[in-house]
Parts: sequence; C-alpha cells; structure tokens
Amino acid sequence: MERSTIQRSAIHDALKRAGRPLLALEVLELACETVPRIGIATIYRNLKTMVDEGLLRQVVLPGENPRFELSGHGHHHHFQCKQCQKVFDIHSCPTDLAALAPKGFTVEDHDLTLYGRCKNC
Amino acid sequence: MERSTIQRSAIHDALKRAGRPLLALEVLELACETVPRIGIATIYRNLKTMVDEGLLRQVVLPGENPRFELSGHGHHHHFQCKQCQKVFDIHSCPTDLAALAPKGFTVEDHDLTLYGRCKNC
DNA sequence: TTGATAATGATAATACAATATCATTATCAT
DNA sequence: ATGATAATGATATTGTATTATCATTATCAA
Repeated sequence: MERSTIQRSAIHDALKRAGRPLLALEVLELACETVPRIGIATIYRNLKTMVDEGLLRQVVLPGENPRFELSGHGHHHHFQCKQCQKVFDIHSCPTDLAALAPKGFTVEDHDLTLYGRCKNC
Repeated sequence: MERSTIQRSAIHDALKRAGRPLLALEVLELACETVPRIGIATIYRNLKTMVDEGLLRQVVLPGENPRFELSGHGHHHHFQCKQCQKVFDIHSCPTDLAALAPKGFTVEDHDLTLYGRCKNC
C-alpha cells in the first residue's frame, strides 16, 4: 500500500464518520456509499495494512469478529448495545482493578466491556 | 445424554480438578488421563449438553475460543496470564461501572478481563 | 503522456473450530 | 442376562471469516 487510492480513503472516511468501531462488513457497507463497486477483499487488505501502519486499532469483544477504529484515542473501553449490537467508545476507566487479582498475580492490562441499551435503542 | 458414562464424568471431573476455565482441547487432554481413548467429538457433545443443562458455563474472552467452567460460582471475572495463556477466576468485582457509560446509555451487564502474570509464571 | 507496477475486484482457496455421520460399544430397564 | 437404544470414536463435512490468485485498472514518477 504505497499509493493513495479512493478505496483506501473511503475506508478511512467510513471509520471517521462512524465514530465507533466497525466490523469489516460494516466498513464495506459504509465505504460503498463512496465507492459502490469496492470489493470485500479490498476492505480486508486495507484494514490489515492500516492496522500494521498503526493508523487503525483492532477492537475485539468476547465472541465477536474484530472491529476497527481510528487509533489515537488512547486507552479506553467499549459499550455494546444488546439491541442493535453496535459498539461505542467509553472514555473513562475504572482504577482499582489491579487490586482485584489474587495474591501472587501481577496485573499489567485489562479489558472492560459494558452491555446494555444505547441512546437510540 | 440420558445415560451416565465414564466419558461424561471424566469431563466433569477434569473441570473440577482444573478449578479454572478450560478450552475444549484442554478438557480433552485432562479427560484422557481417565479415558485414554476419548474422542474430541465426545468432548464437544458433552460440553454442549452440560451447558444446556446448566451444569457448565461458557467463558468467552476476547479473541479466544470458548472455555468451560463448572457453574454455580456466581458473578465473577477472569484473569489471563500473558505467559501461559491460562485463565483463572477472580472473585471480586468493581462496582461503579454503570457510571462510566455516556448519558442516555443504560448499563445492564459487564465483562472484565485482567491480563498479566499468574502466580506460576 | 507513458510505462512500470501497485492496487483493485471477483472469486477460488484456506484455515479451523464445531457438527454430522455411522458403525460399534456401553448402558440400563426389564 | 438380554435387548432396545443412547453414547462413543473415528472421521467426513460444514460454516464462515479471512486470504490468495490473477486478470484488469489506476496511480504516479519520469
């Protein structure tokens, strides 16, 4: 990926407009609004490259296919709506988590997902 | 699954002895100590049945295949060791999580995974 | 503008966990 | 102990997300 293509920028734009982590197929759907004939292989190829470049970050929720979001939001967590399945960012983070681990265990990182109803559902 | 078999009890016993959530293949490995010729299909069949019966609970961590643990431990979370990949139970739980969601969002549930080094690693 | 070649799009191939198939074996009510 | 049949074990098949292939198209340095 050394050349700039309308497909690549359509993918970046889709994620920017969405403002929330998207599945590959959701990226396809949104990018289609800009490039109607864009193929799913192009979506996967570009997502992979952009993650490698550090432009995107993968968001993996339990039991879900990977989603993708623009990187540079720092450490944050996610909320999934049980109704529409959409995933949203949460920009705060609980603090005392390291204390939860049993004796002898060292906590280096954590993942938190909240579930419920989003604003629209 | 209406008859009691040594395979079924070997699976239950494997999970009991482990005391932590196991992957299907880990269950196979442990159950083999009791029933050397047990097949992977039998593992999957019984795990599914035992989950349906409420005897087992599925534990799904981000990007991981399902693990299985004996149910009846109530609400709790999990710790995954970055070294040995094993998953352990954490029997405490942060409280203020509902407050983290944006306005208009309702939090009904949550999933927390801690990552780091376990006691043995 | 042109040529080298990177990227795309359509689709075939892959990877792999989980399920289905089916002959054989084990369970258990009688 | 016996027979009906549930369960097993070996393995083929499926389902599905992702990747590879390759002819065609688009990009961009010259």
